[in-house]
Amino acid sequence: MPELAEVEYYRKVWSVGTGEAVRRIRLHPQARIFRESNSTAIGQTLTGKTFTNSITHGKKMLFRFSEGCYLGIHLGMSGSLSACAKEMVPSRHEHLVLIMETCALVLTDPRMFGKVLFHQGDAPPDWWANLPPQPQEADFDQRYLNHILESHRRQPLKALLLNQSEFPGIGNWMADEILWQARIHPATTAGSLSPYKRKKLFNRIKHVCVEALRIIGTDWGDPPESWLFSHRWKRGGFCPATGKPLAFETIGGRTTCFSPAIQKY
DNA sequence: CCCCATGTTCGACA
DNA sequence: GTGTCGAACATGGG
Repeated sequence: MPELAEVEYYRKVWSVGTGEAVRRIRLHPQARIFRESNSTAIGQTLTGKTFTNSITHGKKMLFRFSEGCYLGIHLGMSGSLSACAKEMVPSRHEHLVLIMETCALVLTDPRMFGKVLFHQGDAPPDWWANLPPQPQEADFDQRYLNHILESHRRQPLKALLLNQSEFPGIGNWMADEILWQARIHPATTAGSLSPYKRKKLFNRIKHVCVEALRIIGTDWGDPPESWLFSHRWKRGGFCPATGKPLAFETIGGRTTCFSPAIQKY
């Protein structure tokens, strides 16, 4: 499910527990989401610590606790975060639950493609260091984008936009939305864009990221009908710009929705 | 039964 | 090194 805006939304969902201590932890020790961490140690170490704040980077979240404890979460394909009454009883897919003073913070993930990391120490964790510029931030500028395009010049743009090292947080629907708004065919190779199209691509990356964060990232609102977003989910949809049928093809290994009449190479 | 899914990684291959 | 492809992970929905 989650791309950068949904991730930001879920981060805020857990912020109702800010300033509270972890009273106890319930988790499924064998759940696949703990494959790169020690679930038992998480339960033992995090109990009693106070939740101080959180940040996101791309599709990753970092939750900070007292005494140098850091909980990293990636939601994978089907993960989500929620908050509920602290008397809750975890169901089958609620693999990690932090019972706080006034609420319970819950990580649900049916498919378990997500993952949980944990770190305690004076320095921040290695897995939260040397992170690339995020597309919605000011240090991600036209020059930086041009550099990315040049260094992957033979890649189809759809595949490149899904590369988390270069475009952290952009996922399948955002990549399609950006290319549709920029009127660029998703199979266009990165190195073949004219200066005009590079500028247009940059402009649409910023627009889609910033607007998605504003609309979805705050209270899970729906993007405007003028976006591809609401027309792309089922086959047989129509392009909101032309009224013509949308096309679906596998590009960069993922189902890609685009409007052939207006997205040219 | 079939196919599809907002993600990532890995091995095989050209 | 580049890039592509399919499979794998595990579960649910249509």
